[in-house]
Amino acid sequence: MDTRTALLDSAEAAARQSGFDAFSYADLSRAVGIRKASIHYHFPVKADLALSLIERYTARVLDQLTAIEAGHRDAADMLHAYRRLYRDALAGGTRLCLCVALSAGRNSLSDPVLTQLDAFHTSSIAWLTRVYERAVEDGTVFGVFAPETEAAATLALMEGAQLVARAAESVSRFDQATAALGARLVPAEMDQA
Amino acid sequence: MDTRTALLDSAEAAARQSGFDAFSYADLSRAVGIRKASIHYHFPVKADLALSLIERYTARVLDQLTAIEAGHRDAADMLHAYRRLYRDALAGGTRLCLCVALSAGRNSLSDPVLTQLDAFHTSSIAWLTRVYERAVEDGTVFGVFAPETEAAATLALMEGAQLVARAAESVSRFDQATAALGARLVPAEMDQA
DNA sequence: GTCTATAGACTGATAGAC
DNA sequence: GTCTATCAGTCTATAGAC
Repeated sequence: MDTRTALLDSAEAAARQSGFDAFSYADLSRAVGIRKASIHYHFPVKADLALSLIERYTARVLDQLTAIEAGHRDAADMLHAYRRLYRDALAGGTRLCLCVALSAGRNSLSDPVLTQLDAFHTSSIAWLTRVYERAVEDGTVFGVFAPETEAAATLALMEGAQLVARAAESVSRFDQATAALGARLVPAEMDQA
Repeated sequence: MDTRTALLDSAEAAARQSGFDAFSYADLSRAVGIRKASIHYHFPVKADLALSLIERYTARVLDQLTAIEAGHRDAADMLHAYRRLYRDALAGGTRLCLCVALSAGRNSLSDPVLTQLDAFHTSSIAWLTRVYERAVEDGTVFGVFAPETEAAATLALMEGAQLVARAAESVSRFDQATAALGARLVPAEMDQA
Protein backbone atom coordinates (compact mmCIF):
# COMPACT_ATOMS: atom_id res chain seq x y z
CA MET A 1 0.00 0.00 0.00
CA ASP A 2 1.36 3.44 -0.84
CA THR A 3 2.03 5.99 1.86
CA ARG A 4 -0.68 8.36 0.77
CA THR A 5 -3.35 5.67 1.10
CA ALA A 6 -1.99 4.58 4.47
CA LEU A 7 -2.17 8.17 5.66
CA LEU A 8 -5.75 8.55 4.45
CA ASP A 9 -6.80 5.27 6.06
CA SER A 10 -5.24 6.16 9.36
CA ALA A 11 -6.61 9.70 9.30
CA GLU A 12 -10.10 8.48 8.47
CA ALA A 13 -10.12 6.03 11.35
CA ALA A 14 -8.93 8.70 13.76
CA ALA A 15 -11.36 11.32 12.51
CA ARG A 16 -14.32 8.99 12.79
CA GLN A 17 -13.31 7.92 16.25
CA SER A 18 -12.53 11.27 17.86
CA GLY A 19 -12.93 14.02 15.30
CA PHE A 20 -10.76 15.73 12.76
CA ASP A 21 -9.13 18.11 15.22
CA ALA A 22 -8.41 15.38 17.73
CA PHE A 23 -5.54 13.78 15.84
CA SER A 24 -2.30 15.47 14.90
CA TYR A 25 0.38 14.89 12.29
CA ALA A 26 2.38 13.46 15.17
CA ASP A 27 -0.28 10.79 15.82
CA LEU A 28 -0.44 10.05 12.13
CA SER A 29 3.32 9.71 11.83
CA ARG A 30 3.36 7.20 14.67
CA ALA A 31 0.56 5.17 13.12
CA VAL A 32 1.99 5.07 9.61
CA GLY A 33 5.66 4.89 10.50
CA ILE A 34 7.08 7.95 8.79
CA ARG A 35 8.17 11.26 10.21
CA LYS A 36 5.86 14.13 10.88
CA ALA A 37 7.45 16.40 8.30
CA SER A 38 7.09 13.78 5.58
CA ILE A 39 3.32 13.97 5.85
CA HIS A 40 3.49 17.57 4.72
CA TYR A 41 4.87 16.33 1.40
CA HIS A 42 1.59 14.51 0.76
CA PHE A 43 -0.71 17.01 2.45
CA PRO A 44 1.00 20.42 2.78
CA VAL A 45 -1.56 21.75 5.24
CA LYS A 46 -4.09 19.83 7.26
CA ALA A 47 -7.02 21.26 5.32
CA ASP A 48 -5.71 19.42 2.24
CA LEU A 49 -5.94 16.20 4.19
CA ALA A 50 -9.52 16.96 5.23
CA LEU A 51 -10.48 17.61 1.65
CA SER A 52 -8.89 14.41 0.29
CA LEU A 53 -10.54 12.52 3.11
CA ILE A 54 -14.05 13.67 2.38
CA GLU A 55 -13.66 13.37 -1.37
CA ARG A 56 -12.57 9.77 -1.09
CA TYR A 57 -15.29 9.02 1.43
CA THR A 58 -18.05 10.60 -0.65
CA ALA A 59 -17.06 8.63 -3.73
CA ARG A 60 -17.05 5.41 -1.76
CA VAL A 61 -20.45 5.98 -0.16
CA LEU A 62 -22.02 6.99 -3.46
CA ASP A 63 -20.77 3.71 -4.92
CA GLN A 64 -22.39 1.85 -2.07
CA LEU A 65 -25.66 3.67 -2.63
CA THR A 66 -25.58 2.74 -6.30
CA ALA A 67 -24.94 -0.86 -5.36
CA ILE A 68 -27.88 -0.85 -2.98
CA GLU A 69 -30.10 0.58 -5.68
CA ALA A 70 -29.01 -2.11 -8.11
CA GLY A 71 -29.23 -4.98 -5.65
CA HIS A 72 -32.75 -4.50 -4.31
CA ARG A 73 -36.16 -4.19 -5.87
CA ASP A 74 -38.27 -2.75 -3.06
CA ALA A 75 -37.91 0.73 -1.63
CA ALA A 76 -38.31 -0.85 1.78
CA ASP A 77 -35.39 -3.16 1.11
CA MET A 78 -33.29 -0.22 0.00
CA LEU A 79 -34.12 1.71 3.16
CA HIS A 80 -33.26 -1.32 5.21
CA ALA A 81 -29.87 -1.46 3.52
CA TYR A 82 -29.36 2.29 3.92
CA ARG A 83 -30.11 2.16 7.60
CA ARG A 84 -27.73 -0.78 7.93
CA LEU A 85 -25.00 1.21 6.22
CA TYR A 86 -25.11 3.89 8.92
CA ARG A 87 -25.52 1.35 11.62
CA ASP A 88 -22.46 -0.63 10.58
CA ALA A 89 -20.46 2.57 10.25
CA LEU A 90 -20.97 3.13 13.97
CA ALA A 91 -18.64 0.21 14.81
CA GLY A 92 -20.36 -0.51 18.08
CA GLY A 93 -20.85 3.10 19.02
CA THR A 94 -17.24 4.19 18.70
CA ARG A 95 -17.13 5.65 15.21
CA LEU A 96 -19.23 8.11 13.30
CA CYS A 97 -19.80 8.29 9.60
CA LEU A 98 -16.98 10.56 8.38
CA CYS A 99 -19.43 13.26 7.41
CA VAL A 100 -21.03 13.35 10.81
CA ALA A 101 -17.58 13.33 12.37
CA LEU A 102 -16.46 16.29 10.28
CA SER A 103 -19.62 18.15 11.18
CA ALA A 104 -18.86 17.17 14.69
CA GLY A 105 -15.17 17.31 15.45
CA ARG A 106 -13.32 16.49 18.61
CA ASN A 107 -14.85 14.76 21.53
CA SER A 108 -12.58 15.23 24.51
CA LEU A 109 -15.18 15.10 27.21
CA SER A 110 -14.63 13.76 30.68
CA ASP A 111 -16.70 10.93 32.11
CA PRO A 112 -18.95 13.09 34.28
CA VAL A 113 -19.74 15.28 31.31
CA LEU A 114 -20.62 12.23 29.23
CA THR A 115 -22.84 11.05 32.06
CA GLN A 116 -24.67 14.36 32.08
CA LEU A 117 -24.99 14.24 28.32
CA ASP A 118 -26.61 10.85 28.57
CA ALA A 119 -28.88 12.10 31.32
CA PHE A 120 -30.02 14.91 29.07
CA HIS A 121 -30.89 12.49 26.32
CA THR A 122 -32.69 10.19 28.72
CA SER A 123 -34.74 13.02 30.17
CA SER A 124 -35.62 14.31 26.75
CA ILE A 125 -36.77 10.89 25.62
CA ALA A 126 -38.82 10.46 28.78
CA TRP A 127 -40.51 13.77 28.16
CA LEU A 128 -41.19 13.04 24.53
CA THR A 129 -42.54 9.62 25.45
CA ARG A 130 -45.14 11.24 27.69
CA VAL A 131 -46.08 13.55 24.83
CA TYR A 132 -46.51 10.69 22.40
CA GLU A 133 -48.50 8.71 24.95
CA ARG A 134 -50.86 11.62 25.10
CA ALA A 135 -50.91 11.73 21.31
CA VAL A 136 -52.18 8.16 21.25
CA GLU A 137 -55.09 9.30 23.41
CA ASP A 138 -55.91 12.65 21.88
CA GLY A 139 -55.21 11.66 18.29
CA THR A 140 -53.51 14.93 17.36
CA VAL A 141 -50.49 13.22 15.82
CA PHE A 142 -50.94 10.91 12.88
CA GLY A 143 -49.68 7.35 12.97
CA VAL A 144 -48.26 7.02 16.47
CA PHE A 145 -47.95 3.40 17.55
CA ALA A 146 -45.05 3.11 19.99
CA PRO A 147 -44.53 6.31 22.02
CA GLU A 148 -41.02 5.52 23.28
CA THR A 149 -39.86 4.61 19.80
CA GLU A 150 -41.27 7.83 18.42
CA ALA A 151 -39.60 9.75 21.22
CA ALA A 152 -36.13 8.41 20.49
CA ALA A 153 -36.60 9.09 16.80
CA THR A 154 -37.73 12.66 17.40
CA LEU A 155 -34.71 13.49 19.57
CA ALA A 156 -32.30 12.04 17.01
CA LEU A 157 -34.10 13.85 14.24
CA MET A 158 -33.63 17.19 16.00
CA GLU A 159 -29.94 16.64 16.68
CA GLY A 160 -29.30 15.47 13.16
CA ALA A 161 -31.29 18.30 11.63
CA GLN A 162 -29.20 20.81 13.56
CA LEU A 163 -25.99 19.22 12.40
CA VAL A 164 -27.08 19.25 8.77
CA ALA A 165 -28.27 22.82 9.10
CA ARG A 166 -25.04 24.04 10.64
CA ALA A 167 -22.92 22.33 7.99
CA ALA A 168 -24.81 24.30 5.36
CA GLU A 169 -25.28 27.35 7.58
CA SER A 170 -28.91 27.45 6.58
CA VAL A 171 -32.00 27.08 8.72
CA SER A 172 -33.98 25.91 5.75
CA ARG A 173 -32.11 22.62 5.96
CA PHE A 174 -33.47 22.22 9.45
CA ASP A 175 -36.95 23.04 8.27
CA GLN A 176 -36.64 20.60 5.41
CA ALA A 177 -35.45 17.81 7.69
CA THR A 178 -38.21 18.32 10.24
CA ALA A 179 -41.05 19.09 7.84
CA ALA A 180 -42.18 15.46 7.82
CA LEU A 181 -42.72 15.62 11.55
CA GLY A 182 -44.67 18.82 11.15
CA ALA A 183 -46.89 17.20 8.54
CA ARG A 184 -47.97 14.56 11.03
CA LEU A 185 -49.25 17.12 13.49
CA VAL A 186 -52.89 18.15 13.47
CA PRO A 187 -53.00 21.93 12.94
CA ALA A 188 -53.51 23.87 16.17
CA GLU A 189 -56.82 25.61 16.81
CA MET A 190 -56.77 29.30 16.00
CA ASP A 191 -56.78 30.96 19.39
CA GLN A 192 -56.76 34.42 17.87
CA ALA A 193 -59.71 33.84 15.58
CA MET B 1 -23.77 40.06 36.90
CA ASP B 2 -21.16 38.03 38.76
CA THR B 3 -18.01 36.82 37.06
CA ARG B 4 -18.95 33.18 37.22
CA THR B 5 -22.19 33.76 35.33
CA ALA B 6 -20.44 35.95 32.77
CA LEU B 7 -17.91 33.17 32.20
CA LEU B 8 -20.63 30.57 31.79
CA ASP B 9 -22.58 32.76 29.38
CA SER B 10 -19.56 33.48 27.26
CA ALA B 11 -18.41 29.87 27.29
CA GLU B 12 -21.86 28.64 26.32
CA ALA B 13 -22.07 30.98 23.37
CA ALA B 14 -18.62 29.94 22.17
CA ALA B 15 -19.26 26.23 22.65
CA ARG B 16 -22.53 26.35 20.77
CA GLN B 17 -20.98 28.31 17.94
CA SER B 18 -17.76 26.40 17.39
CA GLY B 19 -17.50 23.59 19.92
CA PHE B 20 -16.14 23.15 23.39
CA ASP B 21 -12.55 22.62 22.29
CA ALA B 22 -12.59 25.56 19.94
CA PHE B 23 -12.40 28.25 22.61
CA SER B 24 -9.59 28.69 25.12
CA TYR B 25 -9.28 30.34 28.49
CA ALA B 26 -7.50 33.10 26.58
CA ASP B 27 -10.59 33.72 24.43
CA LEU B 28 -12.77 33.66 27.50
CA SER B 29 -10.56 36.12 29.36
CA ARG B 30 -10.77 38.55 26.44
CA ALA B 31 -14.55 38.26 26.28
CA VAL B 32 -15.18 38.67 29.98
CA GLY B 33 -12.40 41.12 30.76
CA ILE B 34 -10.41 39.30 33.40
CA ARG B 35 -7.08 37.55 33.14
CA LYS B 36 -6.64 33.98 32.00
CA ALA B 37 -5.36 32.78 35.36
CA SER B 38 -8.36 34.23 37.18
CA ILE B 39 -10.67 31.88 35.33
CA HIS B 40 -8.90 28.98 36.99
CA TYR B 41 -10.16 30.27 40.31
CA HIS B 42 -13.76 29.67 39.17
CA PHE B 43 -13.10 26.56 37.08
CA PRO B 44 -9.77 24.96 38.10
CA VAL B 45 -9.64 22.76 35.02
CA LYS B 46 -11.59 23.05 31.82
CA ALA B 47 -13.59 19.90 32.50
CA ASP B 48 -15.13 21.69 35.49
CA LEU B 49 -16.34 24.37 33.15
CA ALA B 50 -17.86 21.80 30.79
CA LEU B 51 -19.70 20.18 33.66
CA SER B 52 -21.10 23.43 35.04
CA LEU B 53 -22.11 24.37 31.54
CA ILE B 54 -24.12 21.27 30.83
CA GLU B 55 -25.68 21.17 34.30
CA ARG B 56 -26.95 24.71 33.95
CA TYR B 57 -28.14 24.05 30.42
CA THR B 58 -29.96 20.85 31.30
CA ALA B 59 -31.82 22.52 34.15
CA ARG B 60 -32.87 25.36 31.89
CA VAL B 61 -34.14 23.13 29.12
CA LEU B 62 -36.03 20.89 31.52
CA ASP B 63 -37.78 23.99 32.83
CA GLN B 64 -38.73 24.92 29.30
CA LEU B 65 -40.10 21.44 28.68
CA THR B 66 -42.18 21.66 31.83
CA ALA B 67 -43.50 25.01 30.70
CA ILE B 68 -44.44 23.62 27.31
CA GLU B 69 -46.25 20.74 28.97
CA ALA B 70 -48.17 23.14 31.18
CA GLY B 71 -48.97 25.63 28.44
CA HIS B 72 -50.48 23.35 25.82
CA ARG B 73 -53.27 20.83 25.79
CA ASP B 74 -52.62 18.88 22.59
CA ALA B 75 -49.68 16.57 22.02
CA ALA B 76 -49.44 18.10 18.57
CA ASP B 77 -49.11 21.56 20.08
CA MET B 78 -46.42 20.34 22.40
CA LEU B 79 -44.46 18.78 19.57
CA HIS B 80 -44.80 22.01 17.64
CA ALA B 81 -43.32 23.88 20.58
CA TYR B 82 -40.58 21.30 21.04
CA ARG B 83 -39.57 21.50 17.44
CA ARG B 84 -39.56 25.28 17.69
CA LEU B 85 -37.27 25.11 20.71
CA TYR B 86 -34.58 23.34 18.71
CA ARG B 87 -35.19 25.50 15.71
CA ASP B 88 -34.75 28.72 17.65
CA ALA B 89 -31.63 27.36 19.33
CA LEU B 90 -30.03 27.17 15.89
CA ALA B 91 -29.81 30.98 15.71
CA GLY B 92 -30.00 31.01 11.94
CA GLY B 93 -27.76 28.01 11.46
CA THR B 94 -24.81 29.29 13.47
CA ARG B 95 -25.36 27.67 16.84
CA LEU B 96 -26.15 24.20 18.03
CA CYS B 97 -28.05 23.16 21.09
CA LEU B 98 -25.31 22.86 23.76
CA CYS B 99 -25.81 19.13 23.96
CA VAL B 100 -25.35 18.63 20.26
CA ALA B 101 -22.35 20.94 20.37
CA LEU B 102 -20.75 18.97 23.19
CA SER B 103 -21.37 15.74 21.32
CA ALA B 104 -19.91 17.49 18.37
CA GLY B 105 -17.02 19.69 19.35
CA ARG B 106 -14.84 21.92 17.24
CA ASN B 107 -15.63 22.78 13.69
CA SER B 108 -12.55 24.27 12.10
CA LEU B 109 -13.24 23.26 8.56
CA SER B 110 -12.17 25.21 5.49
CA ASP B 111 -14.66 26.43 2.91
CA PRO B 112 -13.94 23.73 0.33
CA VAL B 113 -14.46 21.08 2.95
CA LEU B 114 -17.75 22.61 3.96
CA THR B 115 -18.75 22.67 0.31
CA GLN B 116 -18.00 18.97 -0.02
CA LEU B 117 -19.91 18.30 3.16
CA ASP B 118 -22.92 20.03 1.72
CA ALA B 119 -22.51 18.11 -1.51
CA PHE B 120 -22.57 14.89 0.40
CA HIS B 121 -25.81 15.84 2.11
CA THR B 122 -27.35 16.95 -1.16
CA SER B 123 -26.41 13.71 -2.91
CA SER B 124 -27.72 11.64 -0.06
CA ILE B 125 -31.03 13.46 -0.08
CA ALA B 126 -31.29 13.08 -3.84
CA TRP B 127 -30.74 9.37 -3.52
CA LEU B 128 -33.20 8.97 -0.70
CA THR B 129 -35.75 11.00 -2.64
CA ARG B 130 -35.56 8.52 -5.49
CA VAL B 131 -36.04 5.69 -3.02
CA TYR B 132 -39.11 7.29 -1.48
CA GLU B 133 -40.52 8.07 -4.91
CA ARG B 134 -40.32 4.40 -5.63
CA ALA B 135 -41.92 3.68 -2.27
CA VAL B 136 -44.94 5.72 -3.31
CA GLU B 137 -45.30 3.43 -6.31
CA ASP B 138 -44.51 0.05 -4.81
CA GLY B 139 -46.17 0.67 -1.46
CA THR B 140 -43.45 -1.01 0.61
CA VAL B 141 -43.13 1.90 3.02
CA PHE B 142 -46.11 2.98 5.08
CA GLY B 143 -47.32 6.55 5.03
CA VAL B 144 -45.04 8.20 2.47
CA PHE B 145 -46.55 11.40 1.08
CA ALA B 146 -43.70 13.76 0.15
CA PRO B 147 -40.55 11.87 -0.97
CA GLU B 148 -38.12 14.79 -0.67
CA THR B 149 -39.38 15.66 2.78
CA GLU B 150 -39.01 12.06 3.89
CA ALA B 151 -35.53 11.99 2.42
CA ALA B 152 -34.29 15.01 4.37
CA ALA B 153 -35.80 13.61 7.55
CA THR B 154 -34.18 10.22 7.08
CA LEU B 155 -30.71 11.71 6.59
CA ALA B 156 -31.05 13.89 9.67
CA LEU B 157 -32.39 10.94 11.64
CA MET B 158 -29.32 8.89 10.79
CA GLU B 159 -26.86 11.62 11.70
CA GLY B 160 -28.65 12.38 14.93
CA ALA B 161 -28.97 8.73 15.85
CA GLN B 162 -25.23 8.29 15.43
CA LEU B 163 -24.52 11.29 17.62
CA VAL B 164 -26.81 10.06 20.36
CA ALA B 165 -25.35 6.58 20.12
CA ARG B 166 -21.77 7.81 20.35
CA ALA B 167 -22.52 10.00 23.34
CA ALA B 168 -23.75 6.92 25.17
CA GLU B 169 -21.27 4.60 23.46
CA SER B 170 -24.07 2.16 22.77
CA VAL B 171 -25.46 0.96 19.49
CA SER B 172 -28.77 0.21 21.08
CA ARG B 173 -29.38 3.96 21.20
CA PHE B 174 -29.04 4.01 17.46
CA ASP B 175 -31.41 1.10 17.11
CA GLN B 176 -33.89 2.75 19.42
CA ALA B 177 -33.80 6.00 17.47
CA THR B 178 -34.24 4.36 14.10
CA ALA B 179 -36.71 1.68 15.12
CA ALA B 180 -39.65 3.85 14.07
CA LEU B 181 -38.30 3.99 10.56
CA GLY B 182 -37.87 0.24 10.56
CA ALA B 183 -41.46 -0.24 11.65
CA ARG B 184 -42.68 1.58 8.57
CA LEU B 185 -40.96 -0.81 6.21
CA VAL B 186 -42.82 -3.80 4.83
CA PRO B 187 -40.86 -6.93 5.83
CA ALA B 188 -38.60 -8.25 3.06
CA GLU B 189 -39.45 -11.53 1.39
CA MET B 190 -37.60 -14.48 2.78
CA ASP B 191 -35.10 -15.34 0.07
CA GLN B 192 -33.65 -18.22 2.05
CA ALA B 193 -36.97 -19.93 2.74
C1' DG C 1 10.01 11.09 -0.73
C1' DT C 2 11.84 10.92 3.55
C1' DC C 3 14.73 12.77 6.85
C1' DT C 4 16.61 16.16 11.05
C1' DA C 5 16.00 20.27 13.16
C1' DT C 6 13.58 24.08 14.43
C1' DA C 7 10.54 28.01 14.32
C1' DG C 8 6.57 30.33 16.25
C1' DA C 9 2.42 30.22 18.28
C1' DC C 10 -0.84 28.61 21.42
C1' DT C 11 -2.60 25.49 25.01
C1' DG C 12 -4.08 24.36 29.98
C1' DA C 13 -2.31 24.92 34.28
C1' DT C 14 0.51 26.56 38.56
C1' DA C 15 3.01 29.65 42.06
C1' DG C 16 2.75 33.30 44.65
C1' DA C 17 2.07 38.56 45.35
C1' DC C 18 -1.64 41.74 46.41
C1' DG D 1 -10.79 37.17 43.61
C1' DT D 2 -7.74 39.02 40.60
C1' DC D 3 -3.26 39.82 39.29
C1' DT D 4 1.84 38.95 36.95
C1' DA D 5 4.90 35.71 35.47
C1' DT D 6 6.00 31.48 33.88
C1' DC D 7 5.92 26.50 32.99
C1' DA D 8 6.05 22.38 30.10
C1' DG D 9 3.63 20.53 26.58
C1' DT D 10 1.31 20.60 22.34
C1' DC D 11 0.35 22.02 17.73
C1' DT D 12 1.02 23.18 12.44
C1' DA D 13 4.32 24.33 9.35
C1' DT D 14 8.97 25.32 7.11
C1' DA D 15 14.07 24.99 5.67
C1' DG D 16 17.23 22.37 3.82
C1' DA D 17 20.25 17.89 3.67
C1' DC D 18 20.12 13.37 1.58
